[in-house]
Amino acid sequence: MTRRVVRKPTKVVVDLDDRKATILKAVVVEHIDTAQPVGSSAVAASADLDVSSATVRSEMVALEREGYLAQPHTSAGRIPTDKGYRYFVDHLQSGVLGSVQQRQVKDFFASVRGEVEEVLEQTSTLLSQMTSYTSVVVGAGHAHATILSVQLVSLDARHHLLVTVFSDGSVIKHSLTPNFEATPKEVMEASRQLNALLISTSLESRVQVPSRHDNEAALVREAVSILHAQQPVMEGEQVFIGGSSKVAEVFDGVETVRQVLAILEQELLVVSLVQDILDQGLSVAIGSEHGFAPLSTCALIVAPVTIDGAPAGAVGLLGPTRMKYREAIAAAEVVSAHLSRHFAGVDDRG
Amino acid sequence: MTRRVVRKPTKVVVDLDDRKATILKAVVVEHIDTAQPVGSSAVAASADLDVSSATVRSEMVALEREGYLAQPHTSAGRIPTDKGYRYFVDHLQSGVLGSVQQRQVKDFFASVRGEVEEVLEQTSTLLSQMTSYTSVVVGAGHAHATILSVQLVSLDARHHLLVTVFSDGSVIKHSLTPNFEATPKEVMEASRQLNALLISTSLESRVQVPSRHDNEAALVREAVSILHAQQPVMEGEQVFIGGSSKVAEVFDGVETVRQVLAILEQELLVVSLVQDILDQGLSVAIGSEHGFAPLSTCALIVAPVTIDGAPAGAVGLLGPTRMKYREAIAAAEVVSAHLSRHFAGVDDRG
DNA sequence: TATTAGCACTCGGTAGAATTGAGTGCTAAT
DNA sequence: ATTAGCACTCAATTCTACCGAGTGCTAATA
Repeated sequence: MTRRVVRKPTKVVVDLDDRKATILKAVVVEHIDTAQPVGSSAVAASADLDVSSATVRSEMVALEREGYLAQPHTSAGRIPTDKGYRYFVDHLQSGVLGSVQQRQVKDFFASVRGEVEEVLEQTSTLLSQMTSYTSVVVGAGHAHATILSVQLVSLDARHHLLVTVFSDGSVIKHSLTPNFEATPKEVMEASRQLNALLISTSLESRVQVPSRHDNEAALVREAVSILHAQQPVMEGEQVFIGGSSKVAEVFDGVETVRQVLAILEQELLVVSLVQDILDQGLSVAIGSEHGFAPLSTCALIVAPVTIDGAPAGAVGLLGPTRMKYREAIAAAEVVSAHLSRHFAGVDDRG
Repeated sequence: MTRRVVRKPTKVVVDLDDRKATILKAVVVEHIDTAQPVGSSAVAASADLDVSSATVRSEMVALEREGYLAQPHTSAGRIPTDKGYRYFVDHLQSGVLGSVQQRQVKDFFASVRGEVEEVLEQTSTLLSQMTSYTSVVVGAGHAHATILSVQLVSLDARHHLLVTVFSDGSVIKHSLTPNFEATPKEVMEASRQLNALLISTSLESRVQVPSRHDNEAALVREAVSILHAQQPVMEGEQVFIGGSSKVAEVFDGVETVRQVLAILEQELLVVSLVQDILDQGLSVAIGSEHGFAPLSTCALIVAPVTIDGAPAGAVGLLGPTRMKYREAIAAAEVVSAHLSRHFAGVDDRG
């Protein structure tokens, strides 16, 4: 349940004094709740602060100067900047999940059945329903998995299917359409050779292919080259996006909605975004922190999924910068933890 | 390129006289273009009509009485009703696709490569880009396909993977986790038996399973029961939805957008909707014609995909009732035809 | 009889003006 | 250092007037 929090390296973040922090927190909390600019009197009324609104005001001026708050226009309240949210997320919020939701997750993972893909997909739906944000579940590719079995199956003399089973339980198929006709016997023989050649290698390792001129050898060569042509990293990444309709709920402005949806359609982009954030050790990327302009009004929460310590994917939540960080982060963490355990459980139960 | 058009059976549709038809057409065309109510003078100005706006008005009153047009409020122009659109689609529009787009489709199918799933997915994107509507591509399930190969692969003593290859080129996997440990030898033997048992059967046919008490028999029984537990129709249906961001472009009102997106998330629902419409022989379902209330502001265009005459799926386009029917229908038809040919081509090339 | 010009009428949309009120920044008193 | 007090700002709201697109009706016309 510990969260890795890495401060942006661009500038040393000076901790705010207690009162400023309290005020910032009040503004963030209120603004997340109401989506409105927050005024000094509202903050002053916020119980755990025994000062007048005037004092709050002068503190707000300071907070604005330091870049934590912004004013949409004179004579309006303040709204948090990305930096303000960042400070809030890093210092001002505790992340426990409501017990109802705790139970929901528990029940879900207690009852979930089926193939990995289905579990991931349903997890994605779960996350989205729990939080009312759009969720992203990324399953790692099988670049490092070793091959357990390769099989060549004929559809007809010229169309064959190469079915590869990996040690991580994934199965991929490729069609093989050589420009010659192969007899069932040749196909079987090729299949046998492929097995001998590839079993317990990974997609990254190169193997010696036969250089003979017969049909079997040709089939084997073609199969191997297809397999190794797989994109080393991206390919096989599985992405499940849940609750894209939430985009229309939590973002305002049709144009924003359209833009976010358009981005979600590009799954590769989403994956790389998630990976990027994980690489930086962040659990939350707020506004422009991920360096991707079209999503500058969004916050993206990610939590890694690991199997026996090794990275195996991630779960994420995408919402507006004024999202409910506490619940969302807690949900992402709990779900990712359960997911990790779920797969670990599946694996070591044998 | 002929389109099956079935009139709603609820009422006999009396053909409108020429002038009414022209007026209706003008209203529909104009309203599709501008999204605004259309006034009598605008219609009168519409070239191929040599009457005054007053005449148009009285005709409009008739058209409104007969249910083809509606008035948002007094002193506004008319907008088409679902019935109006239906008449338009059935009688008043010719469906040829622009040559630019013709070429686009041709080029696409000339260059598209890869597995069936990828082709369908990319087709979905193509359709959406061509039309700026959200597209739905449905690949039929493999209920009728026969099994070409079954293979049991061990992950460890208690976790095995059942990989089944079908004659339509699809591959599915199931995990098999018996409550006993099986030796590699037993697994191989079970795999052999499964092949003997299942090859060239379909998922619909029932087979005789061994009743012995050894591990192989147990594995075989479990594998067979898992396979046959597949939902006979739905399962294996593949749905590809392209351009969901278009929803935010073509529908107005955040709430509508949200609703439509929410529906698109339920893929099973979408599939059954498409199937329904195909069953009725419709190519376009307008407004409430499909009997699904939440989509009453939508029109859904579908075109079947066939392989050698047998239904193999469908392509669809989802837009607002005021969508550009001509382009959209033409696009759906051309793409479905190309898709049909594409797969036929793949199949009979051997 | 069908069409049309003319006209009164309707009513949503817009543009301005006035008003409101939440919220600010500043200052002087505590 | 804090705060009460106050003048000031400015988005949002309300109100009003009014414009004009569009209608339905009627009486004149071909």
